[in-house]
Amino acid sequence: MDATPPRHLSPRKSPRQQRALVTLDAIFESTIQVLLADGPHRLTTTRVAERAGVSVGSLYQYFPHKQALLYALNERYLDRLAERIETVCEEQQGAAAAEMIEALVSAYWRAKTERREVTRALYRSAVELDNEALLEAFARRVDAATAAMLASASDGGGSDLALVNTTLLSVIFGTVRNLFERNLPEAQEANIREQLVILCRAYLAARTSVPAN
Amino acid sequence: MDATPPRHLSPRKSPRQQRALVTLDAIFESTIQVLLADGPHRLTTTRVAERAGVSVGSLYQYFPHKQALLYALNERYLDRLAERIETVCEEQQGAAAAEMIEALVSAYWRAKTERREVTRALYRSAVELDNEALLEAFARRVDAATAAMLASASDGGGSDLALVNTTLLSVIFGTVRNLFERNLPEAQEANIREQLVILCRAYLAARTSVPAN
Amino acid sequence: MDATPPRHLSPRKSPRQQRALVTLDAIFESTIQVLLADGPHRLTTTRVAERAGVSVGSLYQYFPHKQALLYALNERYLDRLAERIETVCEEQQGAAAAEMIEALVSAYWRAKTERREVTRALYRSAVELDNEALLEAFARRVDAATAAMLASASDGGGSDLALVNTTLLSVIFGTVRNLFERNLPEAQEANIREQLVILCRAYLAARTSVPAN
Amino acid sequence: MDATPPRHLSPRKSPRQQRALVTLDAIFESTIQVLLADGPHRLTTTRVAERAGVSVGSLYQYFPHKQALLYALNERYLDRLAERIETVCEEQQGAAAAEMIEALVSAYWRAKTERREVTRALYRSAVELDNEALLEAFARRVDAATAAMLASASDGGGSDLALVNTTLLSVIFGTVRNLFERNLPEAQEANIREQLVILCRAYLAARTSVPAN
DNA sequence: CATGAATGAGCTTTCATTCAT
DNA sequence: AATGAATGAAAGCTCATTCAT
Repeated sequence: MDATPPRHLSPRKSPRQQRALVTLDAIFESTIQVLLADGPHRLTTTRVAERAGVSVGSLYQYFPHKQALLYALNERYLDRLAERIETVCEEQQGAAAAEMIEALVSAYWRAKTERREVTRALYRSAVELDNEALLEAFARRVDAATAAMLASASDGGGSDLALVNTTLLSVIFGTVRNLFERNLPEAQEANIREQLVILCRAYLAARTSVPAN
Repeated sequence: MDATPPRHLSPRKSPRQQRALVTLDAIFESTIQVLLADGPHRLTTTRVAERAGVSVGSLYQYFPHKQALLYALNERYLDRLAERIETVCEEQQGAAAAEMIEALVSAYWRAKTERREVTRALYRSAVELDNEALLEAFARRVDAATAAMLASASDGGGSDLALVNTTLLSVIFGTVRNLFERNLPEAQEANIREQLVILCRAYLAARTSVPAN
Repeated sequence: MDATPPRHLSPRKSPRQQRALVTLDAIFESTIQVLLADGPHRLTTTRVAERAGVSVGSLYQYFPHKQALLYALNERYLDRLAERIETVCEEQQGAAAAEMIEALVSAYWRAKTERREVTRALYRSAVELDNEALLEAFARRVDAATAAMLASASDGGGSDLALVNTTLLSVIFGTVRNLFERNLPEAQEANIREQLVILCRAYLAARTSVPAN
Repeated sequence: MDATPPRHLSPRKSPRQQRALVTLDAIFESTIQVLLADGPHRLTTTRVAERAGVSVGSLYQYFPHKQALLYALNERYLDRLAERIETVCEEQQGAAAAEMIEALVSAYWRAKTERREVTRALYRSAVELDNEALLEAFARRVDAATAAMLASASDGGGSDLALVNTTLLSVIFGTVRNLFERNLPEAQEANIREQLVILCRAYLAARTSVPAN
């Protein structure tokens, strides 16, 4: 994330050597694995280190404490997620708004469901964390990307684009999370995902045709 | 909730004496207070008991373990929330769909924001918990209520009402949660809340005018 | 037992009424049941009371504390055991020594194995207890009974009857306990029991024929 | 013992560093001390650690739980005991049976009475434990050693040596335990110990002269 | 530097016992 | 007398973190 993390949550050292980078990756992956296998309250630094194939001591070379590890993990995850969304947004420059919506929902959904359990694990890991700042930075970054995309829509954007854009993001992100929390049969889930696109399009259409709200 | 809780999460005994009822209420309220003041990972049974003005032992008379306490708290909360929604749904019987939406969003929003911090606390407490069953029961109950309401709409409901209904709920609940996670300025939050209504109405309208989807 | 129990271990009141006697019996039986079902470290006063169909409060009417309950239980058990041995000893007055041995081992064995699990439970319950005095009183009582029996043997007793008698008791009681601790196949257990009789007889015979040791 | 302990009772890790070995030894010795000083139901992990001069945490580095500690302690004790008996048995190869008996009883008695209170403590600790398997392994090991010894007796062994052997062990072990449970005056105890040898010899003699049982 | 043994505060849970009703 | 809710000391055990090796 571009949000500079609060001082006390920063990783201890930025790894400059190759070996360090590999270790760091191993730690992150191990964290996710432990989260998946043991749940968030069984997530211990010892277990993470063990699974990563390093000693606890080493783990503490990279992160001053557990919170910093989780923070960094979330940061990394959100960073990649934001990147993917930005890419889609750039690809959709100048397309029709309806297609943009489909592309956006599609990309977000895919990113979240590719490794469903990982997503779930990260949702959960976040609770132990004061990650509001992280989420806010993510939101702003995505907001900017989608706003630029929508502004370039071939069929215009209507008035108050900023509000519409932010609303759409809240709706999409919120709905997807809601679907994650219920364990609906796959078919029904797919149906709702489809409806989500219809719904966003209907909203956009309504806003475009009645610019004055 | 009407979903009987899993065996291991059931409360230990239902209080029959007056003082027991008082104790139980004190424990629930105290749990919320501790959740608010100290956050979910500082929530200890000792602290809860202390703040409730009872001994730990008493807490364990009513709940076999910490999880059961949190489970019961969520159950209670969701129960009351469902009740409120059901009431609104009954009041709106026969109204216009657009008004129904406004009433529904309004009621849900009010319920969640009356005691913002409590809501936030409960969202967080839920993570330590296997409350999928609880949420599912809640969802089904609300689903039934809103489905009945929408079916009675004076301006008809279009086809595939069940899917539309479930989608609306996921969107509304999800969006509200998303707003809770970001800490937007109040004005912006209010704006988005308003857009949410517009969006749902647009969706409904789109679905009604194109019955065959 | 005739050993007056240490002051602090005495039951609180000697029940004079019929009802009280029934309750007391229920408590004792319940104690054994809990011991069997849950093991000695799951034996709680609450559980005992519950299973006996009385309230904890009532249990404490009869016993000033848990130890007293266990003490009384062991006392009762040893009392009955001693009684049975005494009966056998009286019946064997004047018989041949070899038959006495058989009768003694037989009676003791039967008493212990009639309700194997109960025996085991009581062996275990004793550990929480300072029951040396109880055991000593039991030993003395049995010692007296068997000594009198052996003295009346039709084929004489040899010299140093007291020592021989005490030795026999230690050997018999000890061996039986040992068999209880190992879980030998029944057939083998029966064989050893049989050998025990042979062994005691051989000892007696040796002592009788070589009076001066 | 050579019987691999049940999974849940295995020690957590075998110490590889020197200081770890010291810690482990301190814990074992401390356990015995606490057992002696406070009795088995005052034996707490905290107390053991404290007396060993280490933290509770350290104790739990080596043992997954209290039971495992007690199990390991008993295992160690029985292991050493078995070793001593095996040594004696080897030394007695080819001797006269009567001397074997004396040597066996003597060795066992010495091992048990060298540190009487420790023996008593271990007898008691065992009750909180599911150590049947341990005892069985010990019994089998000793059984093999004494059987081999007896088979080599210069004066022959009679028929059914296996049964005779097992019987002797049950009698010796059981009787010694019984003596431990009563608190007889030392002189009397010594006398009975002596009788025990006589008794075992008489049994052996009887069995040898009547080979067909 | 990496290691992993050691730490100990702090958590959850139990249970003998009391005492207001 | 009988009840059982309440008590709270004390137990077993965990885990983030440190630091001697």
